[in-house]
Amino acid sequence: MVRKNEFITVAEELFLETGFENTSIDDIVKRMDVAKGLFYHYFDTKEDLLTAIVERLLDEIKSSIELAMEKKGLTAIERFKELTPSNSGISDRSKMIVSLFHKERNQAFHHLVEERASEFLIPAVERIIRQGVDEGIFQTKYPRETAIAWMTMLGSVGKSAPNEPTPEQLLQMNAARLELSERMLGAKPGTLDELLRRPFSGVSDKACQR
Amino acid sequence: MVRKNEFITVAEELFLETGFENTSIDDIVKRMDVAKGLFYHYFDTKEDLLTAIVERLLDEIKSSIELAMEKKGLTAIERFKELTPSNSGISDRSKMIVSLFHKERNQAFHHLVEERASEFLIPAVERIIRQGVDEGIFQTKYPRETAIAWMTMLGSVGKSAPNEPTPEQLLQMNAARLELSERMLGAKPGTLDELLRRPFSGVSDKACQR
Amino acid sequence: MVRKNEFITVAEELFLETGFENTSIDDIVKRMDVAKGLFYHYFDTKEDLLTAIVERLLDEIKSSIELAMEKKGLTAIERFKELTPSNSGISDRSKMIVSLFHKERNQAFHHLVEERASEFLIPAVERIIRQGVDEGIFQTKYPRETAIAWMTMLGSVGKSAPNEPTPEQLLQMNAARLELSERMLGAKPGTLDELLRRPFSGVSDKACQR
Amino acid sequence: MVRKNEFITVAEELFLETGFENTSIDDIVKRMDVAKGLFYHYFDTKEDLLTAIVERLLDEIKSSIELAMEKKGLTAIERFKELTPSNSGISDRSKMIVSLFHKERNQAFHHLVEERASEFLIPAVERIIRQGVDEGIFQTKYPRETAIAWMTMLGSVGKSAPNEPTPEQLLQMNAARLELSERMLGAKPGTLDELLRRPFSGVSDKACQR
DNA sequence: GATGAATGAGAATTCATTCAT
DNA sequence: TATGAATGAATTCTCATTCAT
Repeated sequence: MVRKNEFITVAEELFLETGFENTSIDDIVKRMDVAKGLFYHYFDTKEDLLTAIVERLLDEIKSSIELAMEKKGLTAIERFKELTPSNSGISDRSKMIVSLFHKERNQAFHHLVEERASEFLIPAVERIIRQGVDEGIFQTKYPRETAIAWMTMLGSVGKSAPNEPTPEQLLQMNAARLELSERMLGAKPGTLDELLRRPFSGVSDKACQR
Repeated sequence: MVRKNEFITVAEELFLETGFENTSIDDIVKRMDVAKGLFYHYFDTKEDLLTAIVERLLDEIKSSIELAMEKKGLTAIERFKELTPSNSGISDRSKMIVSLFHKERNQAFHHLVEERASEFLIPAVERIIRQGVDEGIFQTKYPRETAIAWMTMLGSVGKSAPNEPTPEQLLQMNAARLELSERMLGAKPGTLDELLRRPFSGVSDKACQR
Repeated sequence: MVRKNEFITVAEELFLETGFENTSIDDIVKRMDVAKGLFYHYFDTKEDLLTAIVERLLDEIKSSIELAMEKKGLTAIERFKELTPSNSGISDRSKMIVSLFHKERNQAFHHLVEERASEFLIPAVERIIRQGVDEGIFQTKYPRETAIAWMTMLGSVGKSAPNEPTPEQLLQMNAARLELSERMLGAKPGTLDELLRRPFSGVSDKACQR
Repeated sequence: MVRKNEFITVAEELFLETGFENTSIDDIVKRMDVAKGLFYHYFDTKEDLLTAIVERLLDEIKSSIELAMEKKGLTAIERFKELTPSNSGISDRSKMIVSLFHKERNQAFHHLVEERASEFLIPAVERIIRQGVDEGIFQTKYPRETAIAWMTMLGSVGKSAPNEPTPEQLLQMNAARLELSERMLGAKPGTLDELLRRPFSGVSDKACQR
């Protein structure tokens, strides 16, 4: 089981680096320094491995989301902060899920994850938006659509800057994200200040550049 | 030249259907019913073909964008309508470029197009936003970031509905797009009504479903 | 390792028979009756195989030359005899190296071997010539040039006779080789009698005919 | 006919540069800037072209050799000088024949030429050696074998020096060639001085280096 | 659990050659 | 003479997968 997980970990790295199609079983076993046969001891096909990666990733996201959503007595803003990777117990690796949302590097992987992750993340965001509407800090008639559009926006803004953005450009980008977030969620200016001070940044900016 | 274009057309179809990596030269020549050698009469490598596809696509987009941007005396809203595929003379095929913006089905293709298309589309959108700000109908301090975030949003909202959306869901989606657009651009409610009545829809919804 | 060596052996045969360019991987695996993939299990490219052949060949030559050169107390003539394939422990296959010296059947192979073999063989011959000069049986001011010219001559003379030489022609050739050798090395007539009685003959004549 | 000859000239260049196998018909027509079809208007196959090159080359050598051999009243030494490319009317291009003798760059070409050139060159050299023996300046019992060995030696000595030989090395090489030549032909020291002062050098040294 | 030899289908690419115009 | 589109077999190389040990 520990060995199987090692395969998943290494393959995840490689798939992310090079893409699913461009990573061969040979690449994987070479990096692990084991024989090729061992791979087929644990997995039936290459596709099978992809599924396993996604499954594990989703489990992590799912449970960390559930953890954040189950906490009692949080405001919508606090709950968002709870969802934010750096605050939540979400593992470092699965932070990448958000970045994957905008990674065009590889088909199969991205496709699968995006499809499945929406099942958890988007509904959670949608629920928090509804909560915020109830609390009166957000205002929108379309929480579902806003959820997905907002998540997407957070990633896309990072693409407006060059690969090596200057500090000023980073500030500008964050300010834009803040303004756009408040507008999309229908929040009063300043409401999201604290949430987006350095919001999703470790993730979205560096990761989304490429 | 006509034959070379046929290659580009057929390959574009196949790459979009199956992805670049999953389409073999054999697939292409089989669909065209020519010998494999003919492919290499016109192209040096498979990569070369991809470049040719993108080049042709970009030419179409570029010229249709230029056409729309050069018209005199248009308001920002009118200019957006001019950019809209259904209104402009842009060919049906190159409408797909917008959808490609959010198509993660295939790396190389998407990557190339996105990178290059941004050179034309995003700056054009940014310019129109600035014009709108000058005209007083839009209001934002971040036209650049808003341009990219807005374009992205238009595509992403389509993912909130299932593959075969009901008429009600389509209406809902459009309404959400309208509200989000007005908010992002800082426009008064109703301002974009006419623009987004059925706007970009042929493109983003069907095309983005996959 | 045994299988890899089998590849080297079979490829060596085929390359010598047909030439490097005219031998396909298919030819090799067909003669070995294995799958094509196995070839690439052991070698990265066809070029890689060529290198391996040459490497193995050179190792054999090198060690057999070193063996001959390290023996103590031999006269120059004795040392030449020691170098002679038929006398030394040099494997049958690598005898061909001398013949390769004049085999123009194929570029890459010949080129590589010639270039690398000179590093060992020519210097050894040069050293022995110098020793012979010291011993007073040879006489030349140009041991280096004589070494290479002599080696070349031994091979080239074989080409003076037709493909299927009569015994008389063989005798004539050997006599010519003897006279020319003694003249080139500056040795008294008869000095090399014993050395060239049947000298290098198995190699140069048959092998050089083609 | 002029066009056909152009093909032969260009192909000869390319075959010498890159080798027969590594030169494609495409390479040839591209350098001539004509259509591929034209090639097949003049030649049946690629092999056919090779034959034509060799034929033309041999015709040139043959006639220039015949010219040199038919002259009346020359001594052996004078006749050798007549054979020497720089002295004889042999065309610049066909000088290369001598160098080809030691060019390992390409199989088929070299093979063909060597085989056929021997028919003319070696017998001519042999005849001159016999004449020299009659004149008493040479002395050998094996004119035939000496002819081929001598021609080969002249080329091989060039390989004793590095690719960019110093003037001293060139002098040394020439001195070695002189000594070896006199010994092989059984000539008194100094006899060949004039002949080999700068003998075959333009050809053998530069050309044989590679 | 673990090894790595072995398979074989299929991919991209090359190239001599044909042929209608 | 001359063009260049078209062919298709051959070639190198890749890689997921199997299997005996």
